[in-house]
Amino acid sequence: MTAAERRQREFAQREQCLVHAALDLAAEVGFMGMSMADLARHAEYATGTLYKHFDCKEDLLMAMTAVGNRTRSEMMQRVAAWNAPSRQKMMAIGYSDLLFVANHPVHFRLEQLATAEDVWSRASESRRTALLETGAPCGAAVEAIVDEAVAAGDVTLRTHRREDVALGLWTMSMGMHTLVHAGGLLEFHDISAPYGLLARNYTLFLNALDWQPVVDPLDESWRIAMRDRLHAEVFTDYAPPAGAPTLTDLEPGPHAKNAR
Amino acid sequence: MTAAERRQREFAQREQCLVHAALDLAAEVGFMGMSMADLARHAEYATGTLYKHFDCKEDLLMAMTAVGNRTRSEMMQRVAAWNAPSRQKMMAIGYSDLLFVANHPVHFRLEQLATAEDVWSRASESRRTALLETGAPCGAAVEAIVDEAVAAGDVTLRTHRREDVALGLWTMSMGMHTLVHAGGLLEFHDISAPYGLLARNYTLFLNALDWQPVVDPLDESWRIAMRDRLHAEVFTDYAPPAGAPTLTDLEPGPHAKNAR
DNA sequence: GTCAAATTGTGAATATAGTTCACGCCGTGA
DNA sequence: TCACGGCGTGAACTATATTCACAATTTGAC
Repeated sequence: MTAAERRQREFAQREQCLVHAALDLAAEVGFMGMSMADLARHAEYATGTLYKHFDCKEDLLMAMTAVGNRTRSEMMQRVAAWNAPSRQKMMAIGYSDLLFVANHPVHFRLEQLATAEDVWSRASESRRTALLETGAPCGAAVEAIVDEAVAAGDVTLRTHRREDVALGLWTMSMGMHTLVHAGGLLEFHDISAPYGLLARNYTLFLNALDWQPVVDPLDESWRIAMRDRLHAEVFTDYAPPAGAPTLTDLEPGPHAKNAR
Repeated sequence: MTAAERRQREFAQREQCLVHAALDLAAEVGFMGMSMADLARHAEYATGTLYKHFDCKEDLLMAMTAVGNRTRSEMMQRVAAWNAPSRQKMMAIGYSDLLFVANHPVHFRLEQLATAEDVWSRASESRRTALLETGAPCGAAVEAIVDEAVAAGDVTLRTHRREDVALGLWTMSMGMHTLVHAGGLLEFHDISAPYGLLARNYTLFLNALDWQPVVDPLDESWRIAMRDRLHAEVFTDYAPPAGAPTLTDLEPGPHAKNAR
């Protein structure tokens, strides 16, 4: 049954092509602005072929989102494997998330849509769990760092379990991205440099857990040093944001404010 | 020109009817599951009439979301006007948000969809700013509490501006709601009692700002006392969650996990 | 009270896009 | 070489957002 296996492999390969073609298209016109017929044409397949892979458009969205998730997971696993003090590694987790979103601006749009309950519930169970699984390594990476820190005596968990620490940081990042991406919202509330604030909040949170060494939230030099080492030793393939000297520089790029 | 004014008033009234009919429908089938024709039938108007009010379905979504936002704003304004120590008021802000989402389960779904960049960018500028404006009082209420605390000497802002404090709490809540509402995600990551964790994180954050009185995050009795006073004096019209003794009780209700 | 003009509501028609399916092509194994 | 079976196809189907020409209704003047 070698032939059948080959067919199966080719089928999986084609799915990758389709998903990447979809990502290309979505980068231009957004997921909602992209039709299945458009995608079929773009990928040079028939519309019916799409439905051999994805039961519905929402299933396609899950698959598209999974691609970005895998990249993010890979980045965080690199951070977890980094040889550095636990506190630096933990901050690097937050930084890597920012770096990821900055370098893959399309992904967050998709993720946001995918996790919106109304959309999420329209996707098939299997696609949803597949997506969840791509995110699991992120959690695992963070939890590994927590364990390491506990073992090293850098922190003693009183109020939080390992998962709770990961989730605490996750909510801050997720919430901030959400608000940043609602174009005009931050300007309306007179907020600038949201990601600089996020960095300070990460610091505050870790300080509150009494994670050693405690860092002054206003001391940007600590974060700059961490970032530079990180780019030198881990993210050599990602250019550090040019010019600006602080974490604050990873600010949101221009995004659709007046579309329509 | 009295007649014209009356027409205008009636027009605005009808818009309210339409929006509320839409909210009714969305509560049953979700926003994506609801068609404009469905809504027209449900509201007993012609489909064309809907488009006299809303340029597109996304504009309708903004209007629907605004309704919930106004309720939330009103709740937070009540908290701001509450006669209590600043730290209790600040925790009450977080609690009121939970209470709001628990009592208006439809709203968060809509809000999530509305603020998703892909949807947000499809709505008209005017509807978007109208929506932003309904959220402004929330920010104002929080900032008023911060100012009051500074004036009372309960906190000294070193690292954060007033807006930053509000935003910090906002991101935590927003992020947590988002993750809670992606059905299956928390179970997958082995998290239970997410809102209990949120309460602890609020406490940690305020402690990190050195907001007096500093509270032990594990001390639930403090939060229970706050909650009971709040229900007795401010949210007399909202039943306190029955049974369970902690903030943890405001856990997510059952939501669509296996829809389709 | 009546009438012409203007404004507003209507729902059938249009356009678009997600989804399905009967058909025919092509690789497969004999 | 050929019959078979699975797979890709794209035209057809269905659903739904959006528009528009027309009908109904209101308006303000005579």
